[in-house]
Amino acid sequence: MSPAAPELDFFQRVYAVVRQIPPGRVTSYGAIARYLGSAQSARTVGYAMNAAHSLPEVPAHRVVNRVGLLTGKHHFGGFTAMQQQLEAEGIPVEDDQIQNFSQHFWDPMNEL
DNA sequence: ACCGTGACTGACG
DNA sequence: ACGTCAGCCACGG
Repeated sequence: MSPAAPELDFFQRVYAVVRQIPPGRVTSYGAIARYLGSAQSARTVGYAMNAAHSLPEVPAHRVVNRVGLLTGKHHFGGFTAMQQQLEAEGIPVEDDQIQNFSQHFWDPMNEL
């Protein structure tokens, strides 16, 4: 399987990676961008998540910014939906900040 | 084909 | 340690 297959649209490549994030783990926009070979496309990764709403298989709640802050929660219908989904997987969140972030971090560069 | 937009990031003061 | 600034890049109009 080639998640970074260049023949696929950038968004599709992003989704391919996000789908492989294990439950209870999280990663960052930048980490995904770097894995796809476009380290400076972190913003575009977030843009892709925005369009991923129609794709139920894409666990967008497992993608946060580099310090573990839930910067994308405003795009989750409610303002607590993202946090609740994370805590449901055993990831403690306090004031939009994932606790023990490095401990839950999942780097596609190392794991894939 | 050009321009504005954004769920980011690293550097700087 | 914390707020601010400026690059970056893919998408849609």
